[in-house]
Amino acid sequence: MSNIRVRFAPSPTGPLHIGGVRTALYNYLFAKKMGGTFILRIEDTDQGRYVAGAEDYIIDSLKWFGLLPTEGPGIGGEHGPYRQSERKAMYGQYALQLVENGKAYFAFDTPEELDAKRQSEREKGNHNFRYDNVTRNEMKNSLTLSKEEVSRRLENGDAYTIRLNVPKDETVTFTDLVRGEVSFQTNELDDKVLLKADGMPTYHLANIVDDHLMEISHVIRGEEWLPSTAHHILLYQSFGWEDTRPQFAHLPLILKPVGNGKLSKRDGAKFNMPVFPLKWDAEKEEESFLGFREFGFIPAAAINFLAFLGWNPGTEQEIFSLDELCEAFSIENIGKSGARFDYDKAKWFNQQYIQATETKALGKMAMPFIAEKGFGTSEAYIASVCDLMRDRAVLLTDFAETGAYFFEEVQNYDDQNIVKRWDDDTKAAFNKTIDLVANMPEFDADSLESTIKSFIKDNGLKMGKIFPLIRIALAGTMKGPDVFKMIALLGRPGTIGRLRKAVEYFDTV
RNA sequence: GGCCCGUUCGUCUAGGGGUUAGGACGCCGCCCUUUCACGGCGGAAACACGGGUUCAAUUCCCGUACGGGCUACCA
Repeated sequence: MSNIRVRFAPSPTGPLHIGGVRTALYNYLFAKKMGGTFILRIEDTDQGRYVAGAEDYIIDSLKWFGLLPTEGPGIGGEHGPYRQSERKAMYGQYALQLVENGKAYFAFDTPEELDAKRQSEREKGNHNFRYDNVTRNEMKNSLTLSKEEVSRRLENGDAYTIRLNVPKDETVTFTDLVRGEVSFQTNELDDKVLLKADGMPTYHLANIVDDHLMEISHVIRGEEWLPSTAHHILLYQSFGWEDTRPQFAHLPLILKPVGNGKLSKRDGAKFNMPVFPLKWDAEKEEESFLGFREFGFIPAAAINFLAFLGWNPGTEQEIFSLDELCEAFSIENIGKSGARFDYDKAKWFNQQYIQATETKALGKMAMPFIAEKGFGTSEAYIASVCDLMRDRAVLLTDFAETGAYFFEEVQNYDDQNIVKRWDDDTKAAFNKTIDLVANMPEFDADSLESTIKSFIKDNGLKMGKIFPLIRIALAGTMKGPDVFKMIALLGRPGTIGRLRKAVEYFDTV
C-alpha cells in the first residue's frame, strides 16, 4: 500500500493569490480523501524575489480556510526542513552527482554573454534562442571545453551554473492524472539551469530533489507547470528515481471574469472583488489588497466556491462543507479547461452559508464588521440582528451596512415615500399607534402584530399607508425585515423614541 | 514565432455514438407579501467550424479557428 503524500509549495514572493489557495485546497482534499499527508513547503530559492511577511501570509491564509498542513515550517515533520533556503546545502551535491554521471554539465556562460547571444540571434532573425542540445555546442561549458580548461575555471572560482544535459531525439511521455497522456520531444527542450551561480537550485532541481526526499506521491499543481514537466521527468530518470516518481496532476487555471488571460491581482480593484484570501498591506497603495475575509466571506463558503472552480462532484449537490468536500473529491472530476472567476457565484455561495449558519455563530462572524463601524453592543443583540437580517445578507459586511439602523439612529429618511403617505389623517393614526405601542402589555412580535393590525382595521385605516411609515421611522428606508420583529428587537423605548423623532421629521418633509 | 494544453447556455458545469442535451449563478416573468429580501413556479439561453469514421456524431479521429500556458541563472 503506497503512502499518499502531497505538498503545496508556494514561493513567498507576495500575498498568496486565490489560484494558489485553490491548488492548496485540491492538494488538501486529495490528501484527506486518501488518508494521506498534506505538506507545506516554502520554495524560497530566489532571494531576489523574497518578500518579507509572505510566508506568514501563506500560513495565516491556510489557517483561515482551515487547510492546515500536517508537515511544514513551524509545524514540524520528519522530512524537514520545509523551507528550501534551509535545505540549500544539499542541492549542490545532487547537481554534482548528475554532472558525474553525465546527466548534467557545468556552464560558464555569464548572464551577460547569454543576453548578448540572444540579442545577436534576434538580429539574425532567430527569435527563440535557447540553450539546448544543439546550441550548447557553441557555448562555454564542460561539454565543449577541454577537461583542463574546465578544471582550471573551477579551481579559479569562475562562476558557473549546472545545466541539465537533455538527450537528443527522444520522446518524453507521461500520464497526467487530469489530462491523460502528454508527450514532448527532447529536441524541443532547453538545457534547464539546475544550479544557479549563487549556489541556489532552480525550481526544477529543488522541486525534484525535495519531492523525492519528502516522498511525495502526487504533484498537484497549476497548469503553468505542464511544459516543464518534461524536464522533471528527465530529472527523475537522471537520478534513477523513476520507480518512486510522483504522479502529476495539472490543474486548469483561473481566468479573468471578463476579457482575456488569467486572473490577476489587478482584477481585484478592477471588478471590486477579492482575489486574495486576506488583506495585504504594502507600502504602495496599489500593492495593498483586501481579501475574501475583509469582503465579508465565510471561509467555508469561499472554499466551497473555489472547489467548484475546476472541479465538480458529478452530482447536483453544490453546497459542501470541507469534510464533505474531502469525502467527495476525486482527481478524475477535475476539469481540463480554464475557469472564469465568477464573483456573482462566489457571493451566492456566501449567501447560502449565511442562511445556513446557526444564529450565535453568525453573530460572532459579523461581530468584527460591526465593531469596525464603532457599533458597540452585546453579542446577544448582534446575534438577534443577524438572525433578523440574514435573508437579506450576502456578505458578512451587510449586517453592519444595510442593518446599521439597528445599531445607531436613523441617518437618512426616504423622503419620497414619506411625502406620498404623510397627511393629517395618517399623522393622527401614527400618533395613536405610538400610544398603542407605548402601552402594549406584551412586547413580542406576535402581540404587536395582532394589536396594531386590529387597531388599523378597526379604525378603517390602510395598512399600506401606515406600515411603510412606521418602517421608515424605524429604519429610514422602505427595505427591511418584518416591522413587528423590528419593533420587538428595537424594544419599547427604542421604538417609541424613533417614532416620536420621526413625527417631527415627517412634518418637515 | 515554436512547443504543450484546451473548447457544451453570458458564466461554472453534467452528459456521452441514437437524450425534449440536465443542474447552478446571472437575467426575465409570475406567485408569496406591509417593503426589500428569502422561498416557490416558469422562461429565454449551449454542444466553435470543416472534413472524415459510422445506419447514426455534440460525443470517436483529423484539420482549422479561437482561447490558455510555457518559451529566465522566476517560481
